[in-house]
Amino acid sequence: MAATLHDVARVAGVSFKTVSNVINNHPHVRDTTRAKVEQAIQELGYRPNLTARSLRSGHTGAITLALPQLSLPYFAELADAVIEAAAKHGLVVLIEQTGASRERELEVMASPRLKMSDGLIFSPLALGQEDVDLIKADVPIVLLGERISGSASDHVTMQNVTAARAATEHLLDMGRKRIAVVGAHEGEVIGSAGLRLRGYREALEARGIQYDDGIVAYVVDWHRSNGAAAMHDLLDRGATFDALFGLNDTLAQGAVRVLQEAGFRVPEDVAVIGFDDLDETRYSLPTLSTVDPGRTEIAETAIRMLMERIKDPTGMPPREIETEFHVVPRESTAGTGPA
Amino acid sequence: MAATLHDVARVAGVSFKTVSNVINNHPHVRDTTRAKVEQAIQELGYRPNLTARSLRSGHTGAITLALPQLSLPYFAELADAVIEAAAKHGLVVLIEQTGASRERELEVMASPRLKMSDGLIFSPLALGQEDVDLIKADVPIVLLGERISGSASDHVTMQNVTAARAATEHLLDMGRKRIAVVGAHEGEVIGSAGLRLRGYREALEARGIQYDDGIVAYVVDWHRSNGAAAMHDLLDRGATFDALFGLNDTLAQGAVRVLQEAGFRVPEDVAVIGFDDLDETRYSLPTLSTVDPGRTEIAETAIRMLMERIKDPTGMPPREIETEFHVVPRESTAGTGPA
DNA sequence: GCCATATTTTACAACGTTGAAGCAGGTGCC
DNA sequence: GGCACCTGCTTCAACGTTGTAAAATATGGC
Repeated sequence: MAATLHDVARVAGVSFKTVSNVINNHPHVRDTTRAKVEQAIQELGYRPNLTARSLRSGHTGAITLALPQLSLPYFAELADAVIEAAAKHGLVVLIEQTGASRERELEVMASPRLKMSDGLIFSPLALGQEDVDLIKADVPIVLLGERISGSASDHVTMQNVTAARAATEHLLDMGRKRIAVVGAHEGEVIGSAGLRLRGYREALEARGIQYDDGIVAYVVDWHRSNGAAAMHDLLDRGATFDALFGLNDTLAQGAVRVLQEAGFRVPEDVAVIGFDDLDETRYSLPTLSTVDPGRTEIAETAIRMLMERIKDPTGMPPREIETEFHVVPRESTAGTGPA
Repeated sequence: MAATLHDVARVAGVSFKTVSNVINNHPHVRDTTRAKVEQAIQELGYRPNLTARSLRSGHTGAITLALPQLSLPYFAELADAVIEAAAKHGLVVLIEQTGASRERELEVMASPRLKMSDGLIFSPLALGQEDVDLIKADVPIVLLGERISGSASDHVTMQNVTAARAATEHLLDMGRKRIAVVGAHEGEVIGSAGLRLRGYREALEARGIQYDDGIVAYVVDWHRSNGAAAMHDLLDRGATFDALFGLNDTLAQGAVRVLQEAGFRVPEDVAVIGFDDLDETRYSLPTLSTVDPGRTEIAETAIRMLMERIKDPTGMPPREIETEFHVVPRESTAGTGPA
């Protein structure tokens, strides 16, 4: 068995509490004693038992990250960012996949194993605004995404409307007039799809361009295949357009593939912009213009808020923070400017 | 504060140990007592404190998965598979990113927080065969990948040589004669790159085709940009070939992009196969033929072995298991058969 | 050299749980 | 009717740690 404080104490010839004091850098430990204890720690290869420490102290040094699925690139990159941000503060990350199932999302908040961590960073995909009152758990929560706002928890979100508007304006600035959209969600107002579509409409409106539902393709999920299907749909119904706004990168990639198969050149015939700045958009053919929603900032802000909340669970009212975004122009919108 | 066994016991009018017995489905609890206790549990919203349970029982119900980085699609999909496999057994997964740094990889095994879990599934990328004796920790380890074998830990690996041979044979079966390779590692014998190159050579040899180092491109990392650079390199030195084996999908994707830019048609001019069966290879243009290395099986086998080892840490000698693979033909090698 | 005070170390009690062991009371067997 | 044995519950100790408070030792002033 692994060595305990008692074992170290016996070897060092002191009480086990003194060993504890050495480990926790208490003042009032004589140098000679400290040396003796450290020697014994070395000798036995002592490592503190974090479970016992957790039980005693009431916190674990871990946080839970709940997201739909790691094989979706957006969430993989989000998880990467969260783990890195957490590591900077000495926290480990425990991952729960919800598969975007409502049941699993509720279960994550209710599960006793959530208490194996000190807090939850939660990116729901099935729960919506109507579930706002169900967002609660035994630990502090920081909510990510746009599906639910005004909950009792802190919330980090991207500037969907403004960023989508900027993406659309980027296409307009390139001289494009008929901008198709893939990825809208039927009737949605408050989720990412609804908000990004709103940004799109605002951009059009500001330039005096009429919104045309005929070049907006609706989907259910935001996977590549949905982007491809939506583009098929647009082409099948004879839609004409000179630009495309994919409401996320994955949709845009699926749509680009179909465009190219159908003989359209990107960006010459159709300029395309996505949303998310996935790593892979840097390597596709053509490279995909996109919007960097500030993923690192999202992760770091979420960790910071969660830590503050863990330290002082009831101190402040719920906060809502929006991160900075950047339009990232690449080949898929290149050289198509009016000048 | 959250309710404890004692609180429930007080409400139910029994001893706290009886509550514990109810929760753990001990026999010898009268139905009426059980009902009373369950009522009290409901009433108080009692949830067991897993930290205390862990301390007492000596196991946590979590496992650690250590991998280079989640933003690399291969590892994201691996993590997805491991989390799903773990969930089937009621285990949570705690993720450590090593960034493929030797120091971090060693640190993961030495860190006291590894003991917040019952075992480690470890996919090293910096440590190599020379470090075989450093593979040890306070918990059982299951090693993934090809970099280290013959350690004291259980090991799950894919059939790199045989699978790479099958991939190469697939290209040969399509009538291709000059098969370029991107992704070789200088001087490597035992890692994924070395093994897959060996499979490639075996396939050539079996058909009496001379190995030509002039159409093998060496790289340092296995990212898309390396695949692109390697293909640039091949083209620059005037290499001629009618097929390409990317030692993983990401490399193949980077190379395909460069090929297409250079005016080559895939698969007409160059047939391409990758390795890994990443989800996204289903959606690229053209869709990428590849080798499915049995990711789900890897994850499930790793979890199973780890659980066996947790239950009986010293029972059996280290085991080494190879998973089944499948060649997945898609558009990038389509219609190029001899018939 | 002694008291007051500051420093260093110790003993004890938690944290919430489970396993071991024990104690009533009832049942079955001869 | 007495003994063994179940059933149903309880008490106690332990898992390895940290906080509190008290005890032991050292330091300083006179």
